[in-house]
Amino acid sequence: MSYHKKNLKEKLVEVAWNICVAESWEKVNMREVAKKARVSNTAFYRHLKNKNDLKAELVRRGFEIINKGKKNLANNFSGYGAHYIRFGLKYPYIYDLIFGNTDLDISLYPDIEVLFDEAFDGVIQGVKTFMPDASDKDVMIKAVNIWASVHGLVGILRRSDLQTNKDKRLKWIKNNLEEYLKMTTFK
Amino acid sequence: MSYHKKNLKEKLVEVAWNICVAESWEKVNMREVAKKARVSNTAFYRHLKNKNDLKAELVRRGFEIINKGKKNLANNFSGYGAHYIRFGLKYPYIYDLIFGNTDLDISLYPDIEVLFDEAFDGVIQGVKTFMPDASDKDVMIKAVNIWASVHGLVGILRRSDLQTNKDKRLKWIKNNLEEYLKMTTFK
DNA sequence: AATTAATGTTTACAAAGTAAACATTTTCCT
DNA sequence: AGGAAAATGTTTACTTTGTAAACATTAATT
Repeated sequence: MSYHKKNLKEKLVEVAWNICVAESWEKVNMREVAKKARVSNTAFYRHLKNKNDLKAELVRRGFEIINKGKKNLANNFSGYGAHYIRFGLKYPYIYDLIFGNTDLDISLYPDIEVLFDEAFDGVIQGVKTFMPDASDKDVMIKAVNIWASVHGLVGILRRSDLQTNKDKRLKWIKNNLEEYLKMTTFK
Repeated sequence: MSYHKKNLKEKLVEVAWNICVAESWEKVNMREVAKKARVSNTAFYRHLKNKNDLKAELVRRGFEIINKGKKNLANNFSGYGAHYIRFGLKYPYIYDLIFGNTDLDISLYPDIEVLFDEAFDGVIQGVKTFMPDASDKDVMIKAVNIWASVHGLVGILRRSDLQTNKDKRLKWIKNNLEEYLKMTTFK
């Protein structure tokens, strides 16, 4: 039992991230996180206020990955959408944390609110590149529609994984994300 | 303390529903539910196996409301969409329960899987009414796209409630759901 | 009426979040 | 360098919550 690890906070968040990715947030508990970080049950509380703050950390990490898709928006907008969808399918439980519930009171974490806005701004920028002359209102409507389509698609595709006899055509969509997006929303 | 209430199960589910609607599932705890039903802490377990079963009951109740929107699909498809969206905005925490997470292991509740399929079938039927000659694949693609758009829109509009300075144009969408839907997805 | 099933209650425990007091290490100031 | 103060870990302990087990009462069945 050596006192004073370096970057214990990082370590704890990392451990929690791994548990959440593999087994969902419900399975993340402080004692287990502490054990895997080889530290006492409550060491955590020297670094974060409470478990909800830990959740916020995972949300921030998730956004880091999501926002990487924003490179090259102008000529690869559907790539951003596909990137977002793949994130949702690869990290479903993180995705749940970010978009799935309202339990995490966002107003407590203003920086996270900013991350949301940044992600959405990516959509707005993308829309403008192929609707350069549209009014702000029309851009907003299209952006909402695209964001909704992409976000909603994640829900459908995820569920199609869970369910047994889901239509095989969903598999086509999943394996041809960009084509599907161009065909439906990105136009 | 009178033994043997009639319909205690109904009562417990009702109480849990009310708590969940008002304060989210996280605030639903067995002792509080029992207290509000004026019954001992564990009476619940004579009627349902565990708390997850209670969650499943709330999901079923939610679907009852959602599926009421399926009347009159042929000539009021956008009404179905608007109904769905209004459900999501009126019962956000129930909506979370249904669509927001994957914690509730659906394969444990086959009847709920059926409810999902029924709701989605409504979309397929609706699409067929205005794309009568489309192939099954195209119908499916359009249906997924519409469902995604509608589902995703709920997420955006809900969040726009939570956040402070959200674009006012979202308010327009919220107050003109059917028009928005016709304009974007239902065409 | 007697047995059995159904349904409530009481008691009790285990898991999990976290507060508080204590211990050790590091930092920083003179 | 020496010692106070801050930072960071640990131990202990309390509370909340889900739920199992044993017991009590009422309802159903024969």
